[in-house]
Amino acid sequence: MAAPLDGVPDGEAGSLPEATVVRLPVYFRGLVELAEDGTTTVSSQQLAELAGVNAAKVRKDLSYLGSYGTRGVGYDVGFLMQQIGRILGGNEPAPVVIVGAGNLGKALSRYDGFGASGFPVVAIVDADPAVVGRKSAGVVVHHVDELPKVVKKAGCLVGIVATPAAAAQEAVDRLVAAGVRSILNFAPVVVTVPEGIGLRKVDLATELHILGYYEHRRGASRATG
Amino acid sequence: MAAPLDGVPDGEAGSLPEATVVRLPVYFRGLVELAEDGTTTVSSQQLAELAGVNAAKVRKDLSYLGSYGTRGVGYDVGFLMQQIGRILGGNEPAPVVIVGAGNLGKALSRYDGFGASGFPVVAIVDADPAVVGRKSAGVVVHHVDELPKVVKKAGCLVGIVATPAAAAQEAVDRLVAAGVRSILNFAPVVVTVPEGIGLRKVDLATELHILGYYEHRRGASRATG
DNA sequence: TAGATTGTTAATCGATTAACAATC
DNA sequence: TAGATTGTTAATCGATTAACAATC
Repeated sequence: MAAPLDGVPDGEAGSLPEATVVRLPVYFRGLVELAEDGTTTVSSQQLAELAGVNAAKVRKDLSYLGSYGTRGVGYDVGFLMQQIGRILGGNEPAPVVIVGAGNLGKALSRYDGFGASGFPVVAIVDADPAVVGRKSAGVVVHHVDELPKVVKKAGCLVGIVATPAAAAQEAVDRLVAAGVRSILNFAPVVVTVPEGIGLRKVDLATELHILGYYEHRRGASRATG
Repeated sequence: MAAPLDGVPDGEAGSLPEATVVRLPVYFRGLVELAEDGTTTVSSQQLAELAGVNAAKVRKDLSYLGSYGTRGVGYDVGFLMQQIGRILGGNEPAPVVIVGAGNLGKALSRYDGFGASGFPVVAIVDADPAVVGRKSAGVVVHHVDELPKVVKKAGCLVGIVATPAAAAQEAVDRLVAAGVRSILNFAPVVVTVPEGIGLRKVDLATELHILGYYEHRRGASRATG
């Protein structure tokens, strides 16, 4: 039943409760929003509200990662993003392509710590011709039809889905078709991949606000469930 | 934490474990397939394989509904569909519109017991102009653009999403826009509805094969989570 | 110091599972 | 009867939560 993450030091993320692993991307997304607002500190209560859970659960979950908070103060937003990013992404840098150049996609591409935590954003694609050619955080937006080319050229190992809900499944399908095998879904819908595709499914749960977390890193592929 | 179903006699479905409620539509879909094949009896082991769980779980889940199996034999497919359909649908008949006239949609519309269990299929819509105008189980397929008109005219209270995964979210959005407040999603993806829309969320979980089950019947609306 | 908030404990709860008696 | 399969029990497991000592 345990769902150890590839590329993460054992005895740390390898021993995270499955329910906690499921919530990490939810926290991460909340932290991205806070970072965008320039907020540098967050309490378990605030993060709980952003994630739609209670504060006790947040503290419990974060305690599995380590003692990263400060009593009487809270958690450092940037540091916490790094830690969670590190766990979600593993240690070795994995070039990221973001699908969707809307608000969320742009926020993710702008966030510096994202690259620092092992997710350098090297490409962005979008379906809207109006945004193709624009730059976000120094990266030119390409059309989604060019995804296979973009992925190959930039060596993207991870795809982040930052589309509206209705487009998320197609984004995933396109990423899979382009050979991407690690997908973080930040759209508010749970997506699926064909069985036998070799994606590792870490997370079966969902939330109204978010998510779905599929992970497969350079390793053996196993299916949960 | 309990998720009592509106329109279902208390002390029965009202006391079903949440994890069981989540799996009922999964079993239901498996039973639809069996019924299509003309299979009349199914063992917990067979149903478990169709649903992607283990046999003990199937027996445990079904035991919450009542003692509907026969030792040494198995479960009657049609009868089990009726029981599960009754629990999912409540007691009063709720006219159904099916979105998606593909294999699954047609199978659902054909299944007689569906109407018998309180879900008379009164309308079918599809996005493909090629199938519009055709009949399935005596019901004419309309174009999905006419959904609001169809829903109003036929008094549909329940929408069943039987589209490919990529189209499921839009189907849900259209159903919600058309005023449908009970949605059974049979597409292999979990869909979401805007917060505050008044849909009652019964199920947060998903599976690779299936689904998501949102329910709201003529009652107060509550949000889980 | 006083106030705030974390990190951890321990109790509780719900879900899963194997095993097997019941029984067709 | 013999074989098959259910329905239920009981043990186990993981997740949740409140509470509070630790500590900034």
